[in-house]
Amino acid sequence: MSDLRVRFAPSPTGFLHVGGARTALFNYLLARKEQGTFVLRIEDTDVERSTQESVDAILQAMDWLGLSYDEGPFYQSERYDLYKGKVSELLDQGLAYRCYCTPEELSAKREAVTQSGGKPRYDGTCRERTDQPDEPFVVRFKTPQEGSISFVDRIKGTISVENDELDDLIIQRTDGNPTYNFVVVIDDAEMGINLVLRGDDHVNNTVRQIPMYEALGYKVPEFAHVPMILGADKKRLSKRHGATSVMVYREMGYLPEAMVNYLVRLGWSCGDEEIFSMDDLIEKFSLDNVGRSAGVFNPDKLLWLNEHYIKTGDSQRLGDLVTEILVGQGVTVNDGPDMTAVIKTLQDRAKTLVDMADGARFYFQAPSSYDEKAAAKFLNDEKRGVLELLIKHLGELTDFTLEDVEGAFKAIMEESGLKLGKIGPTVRVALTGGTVSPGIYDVVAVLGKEAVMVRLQKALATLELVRQ
RNA sequence: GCGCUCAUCGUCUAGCCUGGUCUAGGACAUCGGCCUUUCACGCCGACGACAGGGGUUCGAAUCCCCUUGGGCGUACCA
Repeated sequence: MSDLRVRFAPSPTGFLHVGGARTALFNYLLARKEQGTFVLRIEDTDVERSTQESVDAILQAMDWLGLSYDEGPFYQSERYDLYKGKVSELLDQGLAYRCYCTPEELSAKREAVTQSGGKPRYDGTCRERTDQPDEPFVVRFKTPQEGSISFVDRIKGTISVENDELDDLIIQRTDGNPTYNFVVVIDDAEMGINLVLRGDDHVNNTVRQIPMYEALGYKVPEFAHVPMILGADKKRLSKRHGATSVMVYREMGYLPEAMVNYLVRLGWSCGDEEIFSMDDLIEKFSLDNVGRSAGVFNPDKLLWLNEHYIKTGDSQRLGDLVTEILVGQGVTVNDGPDMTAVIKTLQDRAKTLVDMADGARFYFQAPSSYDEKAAAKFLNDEKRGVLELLIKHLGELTDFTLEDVEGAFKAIMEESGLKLGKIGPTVRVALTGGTVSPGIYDVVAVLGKEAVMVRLQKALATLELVRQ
């Protein structure tokens, strides 16, 4: 057990997106690797936008990814007393002050300053004010005006900003609610977080937060800022780039291990290795190999990884997952062939679980109609003999193992003088309704004698019908 | 605009810190071939990058500077 304490602190204003998931993953990995503690904190100080649904969605997504936490979830909305106390503390010590400027005045000033080419910072109007009129006010933190602030980022190295670039941050709103930059400091400190590992977009906040740690008498933690994830156009990843919610990927038939593997490799590497299990990662992950530049989210590679994990995954587990999808689509699975056997015929040719479900459906539902083109080509009158032969030879089998099936096909080929290429497609259409399926011997063997005979007979009957 | 920051194949990256072993390696994608009863898988191969310009050095992808480009921030959002 080390004393490393990290945290993931999402704000519940939507689902867990891939960027947040990666941040959570990095934190989780580090905590597990160092046998430290992973804290989950919900940053819901924005009452307007925070929802319980979002909290649930985030929790669910973390669970799906396998990112378990050791403490929390803590809700900032339940810690307002703590924050209020800290505000008074700073006020009493003269490290913060009441500001009576209205939002309108502020934005007007900001606009004016921007127009004239200046920096849009708070001008300090109320900084030295001593009266306390009975008017709405916010509380601002007195940011040091001289010198500069720098810190050593574990990923980016030394970062330094002149204090005159900073202005006095609002730490408490007119309505009495504290703001993000303030509570994050208090919480990270009070929760004993000693490494703040978060997104790149917080680098600028860090230099604002450090003086607050100091003012509050807290020890400044270490920081590590992971680069952003961008879309294909190098703009910040958003909905218009396609799915950004990790749970949407689950719905699209992705495996959590594929998502984890993809996310970790976006910005981190370990030599030439591409495939990592969670255990591998816990062993190998390190901040030292995290890159400093933003990365583009590449759905193709995610898909490839998913393909990989489907190919190498446990058939039983995959079967359970596919069953879920099939049942959801109203397909009855119980009285069909063995699901694990079905899955094994599909693992090499599916990219997602949804693909797999699509490919598995015919095993459980006899084709209600045949693909038109396929039927015209492979289920026409010329194929009558082939069908009859199939029915005869397969009907004679007592066992329906892969070997038996193969044997029967061999016999048919000998008797008819036809090659498999002349027989296979017909069987496929008769059995599956289309031209795409796993290997035909597999299909026949897994489908089982009863279903095969029924479907073959039906195909033959269809031929009769057409003939009349 | 200002501040912070980043910069190797289309994309993710190795290499950079500790210059020479880099005619820059791997992966995804793309293209071609092989395999083949369909679709796939698999296998083999091809294409493809050190952003540009200056330095430093015997020698730079690696160190320094400038330029350009990208990202982030600049809220009573987080």
